[in-house]
Amino acid sequence: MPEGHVTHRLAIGFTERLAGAPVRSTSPQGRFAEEAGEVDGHLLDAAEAYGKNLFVHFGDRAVHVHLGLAGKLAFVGDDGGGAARPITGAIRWRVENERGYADLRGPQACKLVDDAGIRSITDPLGPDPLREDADPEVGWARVRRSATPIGLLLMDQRISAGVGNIFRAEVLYRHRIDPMMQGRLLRRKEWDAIWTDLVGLMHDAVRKGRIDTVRPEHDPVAMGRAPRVDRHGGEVYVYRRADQACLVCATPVRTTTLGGRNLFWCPSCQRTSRRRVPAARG
DNA sequence: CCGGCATGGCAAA
DNA sequence: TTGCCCTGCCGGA
Repeated sequence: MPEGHVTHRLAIGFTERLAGAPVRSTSPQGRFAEEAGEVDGHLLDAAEAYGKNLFVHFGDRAVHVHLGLAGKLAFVGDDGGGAARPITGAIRWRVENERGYADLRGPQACKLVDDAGIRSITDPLGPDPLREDADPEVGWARVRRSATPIGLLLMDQRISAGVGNIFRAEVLYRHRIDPMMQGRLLRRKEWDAIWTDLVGLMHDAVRKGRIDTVRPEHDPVAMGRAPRVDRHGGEVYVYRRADQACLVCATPVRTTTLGGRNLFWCPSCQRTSRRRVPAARG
C-alpha cells in the first residue's frame, strides 16, 4: 500500500481522529511493547508525513513508522468505544481513544525517536511532491549529472521522496520517457514537467486513496469499455499491465526488473533515445 | 492448502 | 546483485 500518498493520507487520518488528546498506546503483538508503553497515556500532538515516512508526534518525541512493502495501517474510527476491538493477526502498534483506533501491521520500521532521530531520517530525503517545503531543484541537481537510468533515479528517495514503483512507471509513461534513459540526458523542461505532474498526481491520490493516472481521453470507462482497475485500486497506463495492450497505441506493455523491482513501460510510446546535448561553449 | 508476490529498503557479498 | 525482513493476499493445485 505504501507510496507517499498513503503516508500523507495516514498523517491526515491520525491528526483528524486521534490528535489533541491522550491516547492509549499498546503493542498487542509485543514487538513494540516497551516503546509503545513510553507514550501510553500521552498527548498525541499531530502526525506528519515526509516521503514514505510517518511521524506521530508526542511532545519532543515521535513514533517513526515506515510501512515498507508489506506494512498496513488501518483506522477503525468512530466505533464510540462500545464495540469490541478484536486483536486479529500481528498488530505491532495499536493507538486508540474513546472514539476509535488504528492498527499497524507489518511495518518495516516502528520506533520511538527524538528530534535528532527524526532529523537523521529526514535529512537525507529529497523533495517530497506532497510537501509545501519541497524544492525540486535538489532533485534536479542529482538527476542532471547522473548516468543512472531515470527509472531508477525517480525511485531514489534523495531525489523525489515518496515516489514509488507505481508513480515512477506512470509519470514516465505520461511524459513518454524511456525509463532506461540516463538522468543526465533528461532536459530541464522535462524534469519540470515531471515534477509538476507528480505534485498533481500525488495530491489527487491523497484525496482519493488510490492512484489514477489515465487521462480522460484514454479512460476506458469514458470510452465505453470495462475499467482496468488494478488490485492497488487505480486506473493506470502501464503499471502491472505486462503484455496487455497500451491504452494509447495498443503495443504490448513490456516489463523487466530494474533495481530489483518490476518496471513497466510501453516500448512504442516511451522512446526517448537521444544524443547527449553538446555542452555550450564559452 | 500453500507458495509466491507486493506500492520498500536494508545489509552482505 | 542477491537475500532477507515484515504481513496479508492472491492464484494455482
